[in-house]
Formats: sequence, structure tokens, C-alpha cells
Amino acid sequence: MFLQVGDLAKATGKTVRAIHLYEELGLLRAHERSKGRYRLFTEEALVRVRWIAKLQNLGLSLSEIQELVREQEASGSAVFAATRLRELYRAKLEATRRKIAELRALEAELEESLSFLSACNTACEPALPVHSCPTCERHPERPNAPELVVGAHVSS
Amino acid sequence: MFLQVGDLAKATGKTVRAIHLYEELGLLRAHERSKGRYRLFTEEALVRVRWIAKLQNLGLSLSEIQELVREQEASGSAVFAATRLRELYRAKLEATRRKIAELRALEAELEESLSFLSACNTACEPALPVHSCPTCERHPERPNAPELVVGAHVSS
DNA sequence: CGTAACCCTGACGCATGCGTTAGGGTGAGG
DNA sequence: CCTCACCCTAACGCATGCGTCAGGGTTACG
Repeated sequence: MFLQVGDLAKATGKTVRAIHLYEELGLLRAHERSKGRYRLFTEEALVRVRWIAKLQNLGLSLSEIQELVREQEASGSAVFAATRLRELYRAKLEATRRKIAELRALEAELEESLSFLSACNTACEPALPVHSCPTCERHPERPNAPELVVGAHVSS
Repeated sequence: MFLQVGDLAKATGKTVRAIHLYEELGLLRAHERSKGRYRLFTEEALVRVRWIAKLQNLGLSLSEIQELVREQEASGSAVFAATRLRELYRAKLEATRRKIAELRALEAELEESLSFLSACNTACEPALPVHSCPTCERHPERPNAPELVVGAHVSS
């Protein structure tokens, strides 16, 4: 019927310690306790823990989540609470889009670097030492190496 | 001619302290020192610091970068070094793609949640308290609220 | 030569998000 | 009644990536 803390942990992929922490921070409450003070959670707790995890993925720290929870609980009006939530989510949507763009740029750089490096295995003289890379002439398609490759060779 | 540590910091968006740290960790070396022991960097250091930043964005910790640098410097053969670099970048490319997929899912959830929440401002009775949300009937398009919305309301 | 703006080394501080240990109770099956 | 797996609270520990003094030189400009 109820979930013990270990069940909740398994179901969410978090550890028991993490769930305890969330409760300490006020992000989560057990529905009730057993005679022996065991925490007993309902399935709503599952939703809550997953929600916390998503917010963490969105880049919120636990104390920011704490703030949010307090705000939501304190705001009497549902409309007001919804408005605050929207503001937060709108900001996070923009941030997420920026992050995606950044990662896409990195993805492209990785792809370029991989194709550049693949030539090293076929065209390079096996005995050449690393420090000869900067003067390498064997990349006709891409005379100036990608930053991810150059960066690995500079020792200043 | 040369860059002082402050110039390098400004040019890369890092702090002086960060650059000192990178040098302590062996990720970076000053080309030389002035009479008064000032670090003097060439423009290669710029490339190097940007490279470090990119690797950090790819999710590498400074000690992992340290490992990588040691490996690259220690490997005599350029081909071997390139191979290691490729392995790393391939793995990071996959991880980056997974991360992008994850963020896109979050993006979609945020969009859904925002459209759901926008109805709250128009259809909700302004005086209703937050705890009445779970029984709200005013979202005909989306009877079951998105997890990002439900999660904010469960208090268990 | 003065002085403002930098730079040096060394070292302790800090916020985050749990991990881990300690010492002890609880609950369900056999 | 035993036992084993699980739970409790309290509290210290830790890795990361710098921030921030402290105490003292160095440079460039005028």
C-alpha cells in the first residue's frame, strides 16, 4: 500500500540518503510514519521525486528548488502560483535552448575533430613523435586543425 | 608581445585564479617568466585555455583533463596519441548526443507545461487556493497535467 | 622617484549533493 | 522467539573548482 523509503529510492533511481536530504530540505514529506517511525510514502512522492530530478536537470540547485517549493506553498492563490511557475519555466526553456545550441556546436566540433583525426591513422608516419603534429602537412582537406585537436598539442 | 596572466584571463573569460590552478595541475605552462617572475604566455595559451573550457563543457573534470594531458605528453607516437584522442572524442560525442536528446525532451516538457499553465491564467477562478489545482476541471485540452506541473503541487 | 595597477606564492574557505559510519530500533517470515 | 533485511537519527567526510585573503614584489607611466 505505502512505499518505504527504500522502495521509493529504487523506483526513482535515487539513494535513500538523497531522499532523506530532500525531506530535510522540505522538498518532500512522507504521508505518515509507521509505529516504528518508518516513513511511508504514497505514489505522489514518486511524482515529486521525479519532479525534483527534472528540475535538477534543468540546472536548479536544491536550494533553488527549496525556494520554489516555499513560494508555491506560501502563495494562497492558485493563479499566482501558476504565474510564478510559468515565469520560472519560461526562463528555463530559454536556458535549455541555449544549452542545446551550445551542445550542438560542440557536437559539430567533435565530428570535425574526429574526421580530422581519422586521417592521422591512415596518413601519418607511425614513428613520428607527437610534437611534430603542428607541422603536419598530411591533412589536405583541412589545413588548419580544429581547436579540439590543436588544443591537445600546444604545450606553450 | 607576450600576455600576462591578467590578459590571458580577460581574453578567455576565466579568472586569474583559475589560470593559476590550471598551471598547478599541469594543464598549462607559461612560455617564460619575466625578471620579476611574472608569467608570460604566448597566444598558444589562449588556444589551450579555450580547449580546457570546451572539455569542461563536454563534462570532463579538471583531473580527467590532467589525465588526458599526461597521456598525450607521455605517448611518444603521434598516431597513438591521435588514437587515444579519437576514442575520447567518440565517447564524448555519444554522451553529447544523449545529453542533447535529454534536453530536447525537457524542452518539450517545458513547452507543454507552459501551454498548460497559460490556461490557468485565463480559465482559473482568481480566488481559488493552490490545493484545489489537483481537482481542477478547466483544462479540457489536457486533462492530466504534465509532470512538471503536477510535481509542483503534490505535498503528499 | 612615486604611485597605481598588476603579479607572486601560500593557504585557508566555501557551496553542493550527497556518501558513509555509528549506534540502535523495526517488521515479517519461519 | 530468532533472524535478517530494512529503517531511524545524528553527524562528520569528501571531491570539485575556484574565491579570497595575506603579505609582499614588479612595472609602466609621469
